[in-house]
Amino acid sequence: MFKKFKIPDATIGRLSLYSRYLAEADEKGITTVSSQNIARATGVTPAQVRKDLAYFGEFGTRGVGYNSRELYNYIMKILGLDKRWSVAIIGAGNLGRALTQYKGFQQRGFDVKCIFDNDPKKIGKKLANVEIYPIDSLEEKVKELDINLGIIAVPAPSAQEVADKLVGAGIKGIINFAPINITVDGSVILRRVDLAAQLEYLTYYLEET
Amino acid sequence: MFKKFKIPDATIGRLSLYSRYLAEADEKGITTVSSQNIARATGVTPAQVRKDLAYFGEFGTRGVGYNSRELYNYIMKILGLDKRWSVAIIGAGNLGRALTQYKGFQQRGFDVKCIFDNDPKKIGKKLANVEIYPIDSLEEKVKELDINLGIIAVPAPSAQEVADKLVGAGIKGIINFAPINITVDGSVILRRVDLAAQLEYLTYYLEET
DNA sequence: TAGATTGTTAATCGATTAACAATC
DNA sequence: TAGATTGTTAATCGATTAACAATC
Repeated sequence: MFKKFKIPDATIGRLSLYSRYLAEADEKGITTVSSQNIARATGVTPAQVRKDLAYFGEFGTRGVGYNSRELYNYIMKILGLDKRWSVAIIGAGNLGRALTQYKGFQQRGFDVKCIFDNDPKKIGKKLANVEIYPIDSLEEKVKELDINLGIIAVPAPSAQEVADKLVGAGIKGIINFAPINITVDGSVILRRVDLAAQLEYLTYYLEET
Repeated sequence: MFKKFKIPDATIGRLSLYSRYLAEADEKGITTVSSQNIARATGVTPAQVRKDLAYFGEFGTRGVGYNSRELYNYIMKILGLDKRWSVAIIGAGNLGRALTQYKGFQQRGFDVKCIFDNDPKKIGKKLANVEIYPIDSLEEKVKELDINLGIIAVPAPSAQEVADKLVGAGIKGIINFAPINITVDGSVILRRVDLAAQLEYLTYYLEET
């Protein structure tokens, strides 16, 4: 796709928000939106909206605005969401189970195809119609089911090992929910989501009271 | 506490990571660590580590490094984690249930004290020993249980309404898991965590292949 | 045409990195 | 003392905001 130069990470996150607003607008029958409309709905500035979009092309009409549906389709294509993706979740604990059942993934084109865990009591069982396999079978299953993305939901001490297995199996994108820094080959996209750290951000600001 | 000027948001997130490494080091009996040790373990640069710490004071000894336990304690205090916090989760769906049971919160000092939902079938039941109350009783229960933080885990269309209720009940810190922009009074700290957007960040980079 | 709104350039702001004096 | 490592300042890099010409 048309990625001009280096795009700020934050831009990608905002595109995701824009797309949700555009879907909503389109559903409501609003065919044209301005950068100001988008900005107000998503909590950014109109200049920011235009700048973010400008990284990828010219999608609007001066003096008029953007066609909701058209811009939605463009953004979804930019984000790679014009097709569905297959996801493996590693770790069938509370978090892994919740992510498997989370409706928000399906809605955006992500299908959780398999779960991996080491607990013999869990293996063979199903969660929301998704089977739990032993971690040993990861490489095999990932290839068999043509998995694109991996979500690490195991405790911190096992996270690096699991990441290595995912990379070994050829997975190119990983989300790590374990609160630890892990490293992967440079060709693999890695993102860490630290849920407790999010709460700590709040307490940092509240702490002085 | 000693917050000199405006601290970058990213610094707060890194402090969280540093603290986990320091706890680990201290447990292993490593009494002294350098900015380089911390940096390597957490995936940042040594200069960044020193800069982050310098916002809050002088915690090290030139030529020597930092005392692991001491620095750990300082950082935990900076993050407001020298005391425990009471959390309410709104929405007893998959995500709300998982967050209630998530061990990572307890470990860092967050106690989920109550859950709120509108589904009569769920009200009165317990999840991991935490009772589910009707959303109507939010204000009352928040005050009764002295809740500090709220986690919004309801669908996007209800998120703003729930946020208003939380603010009305006097809650000062909110995490919003709904994939929508919500607004709150300026005195309330708000943070959005968009799980699907995290996956979209991966697909954005993988999409060109 | 007049009003509206984009796309883009320049100015500003903020965060990271590099370098080094201070000092153990 | 010599080697190591901090704390801090200056330089660099990157992202956001403001302004405005282009144009519907």
